[in-house]
Amino acid sequence: MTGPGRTELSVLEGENLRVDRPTTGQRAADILRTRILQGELRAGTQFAEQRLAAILGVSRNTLREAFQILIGERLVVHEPHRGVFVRRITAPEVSDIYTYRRLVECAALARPLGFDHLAKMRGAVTDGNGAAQRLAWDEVGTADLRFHLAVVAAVGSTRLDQAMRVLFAELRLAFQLVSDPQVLHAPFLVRNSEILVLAEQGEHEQACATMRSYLDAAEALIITNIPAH
Amino acid sequence: MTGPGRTELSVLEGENLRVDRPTTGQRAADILRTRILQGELRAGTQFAEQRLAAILGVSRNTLREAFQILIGERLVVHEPHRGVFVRRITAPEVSDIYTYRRLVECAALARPLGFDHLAKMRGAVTDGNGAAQRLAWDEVGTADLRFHLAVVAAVGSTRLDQAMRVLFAELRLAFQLVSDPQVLHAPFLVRNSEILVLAEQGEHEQACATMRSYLDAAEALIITNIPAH
DNA sequence: AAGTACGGGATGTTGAACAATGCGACAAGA
DNA sequence: TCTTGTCGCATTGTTCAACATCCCGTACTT
Repeated sequence: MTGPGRTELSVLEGENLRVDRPTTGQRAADILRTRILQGELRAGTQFAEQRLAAILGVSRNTLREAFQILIGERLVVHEPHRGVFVRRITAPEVSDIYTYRRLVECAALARPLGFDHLAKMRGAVTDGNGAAQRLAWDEVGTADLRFHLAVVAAVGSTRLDQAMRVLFAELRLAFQLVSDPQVLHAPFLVRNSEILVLAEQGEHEQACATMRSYLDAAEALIITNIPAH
Repeated sequence: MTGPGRTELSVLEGENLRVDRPTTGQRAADILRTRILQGELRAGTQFAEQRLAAILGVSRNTLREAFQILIGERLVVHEPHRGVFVRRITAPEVSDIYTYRRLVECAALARPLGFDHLAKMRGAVTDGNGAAQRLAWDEVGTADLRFHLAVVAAVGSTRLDQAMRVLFAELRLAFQLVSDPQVLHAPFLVRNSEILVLAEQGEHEQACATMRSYLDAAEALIITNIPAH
């Protein structure tokens, strides 16, 4: 056996190509996460271990593994000897999240963005507008988050990306507090589009400022729409 | 029963005054985390479930709960059907971390800092210099991280604070790759001091630039000192 | 040298058991 | 009526043992 046959696999090497076989606990966490983010499980709902384990067809111990994952993502809270509950987001926590976002997303726009990231941003804006025309406001929300993930991705840190994904998942819990998704997402289509244009033109200062105004408005919108506990 | 006796407890209300009773799994995670960060458990070390459970005096299931926590903090990695291992930090991951830090810490310095945060920063600088005089380089490293945590705390997001704490813990894994802690921490005492002065004087641009140079130098220092895989 | 088959040992997952805790109900007292 | 103490049930916390599944080193075959 001669020639390049042996070492040619090196082209695959650096690529994060590992298969990930989700363990049972992870799959259970996936299922619960999906249901939580879709709003089927309202904030404050308790996860009764015995019943839930029976429903999912796993043992209590495995279900607990799933709980640990969701706890790490702050989607549920664990109260010792009381149980696990769907997280109840409060107004100060929404502010906390948006303070985080302001720092990260404004700083991300302050630097030159690569072409492919601008393309992703544009894709998200396009999808958002399309969904708005179909009055599919939840999809508008999804596209909106995709836009902001694309902004953050331009920084180039996978840890930052993951942190933002978790943060946005937590935010979806807050979105559920606002009854009308149109009120929540419609005002920001234009703003994203503006940010994109400014970023493409290299107007970093302006892009930053627009992003800040976006985030301020979104935070205020959510907080004023949170029903009095 | 009259007077203020009934409602006087309201002064305690908003204060996040909940007692947290760590569960057994959490305490196991605390122990393991401490040992990992102190470098007693070298990168790549496997956590054999049966033996470790016996050593800690907990069951395998409880130990697994501890594992989940450490996995979330990226201090260990889980390979299905193979086991849990102390994380092995690679050069690209160090870059990933410092890319994150550059974004966050530079942006944090770009805004006016409150007096109490400046005080914390000054305290960390003072402690760092004191430890350096005693040639206690590990303490210098601890003070250094405290300094940077204080910078980030000025932003005012608990989620950001926690994200940075996790990031710095991960970074300590990278520190262990550098044999001489003096080489690692000594060069940055001056730089932190400079940043502090600039921040106190409101020289945000300069503070930012100095921070960036700090982070670039630290990243390069670590990466060049990583022994060839 | 490469591939296959086998077996030991580790992890993955389960189910049951018991301990520890939370919580509601009810009773006693001011 | 409001508070406090007591009791018992339901749920969670933790352990244990068993079995399924999988990784990996070894020996065997080609």
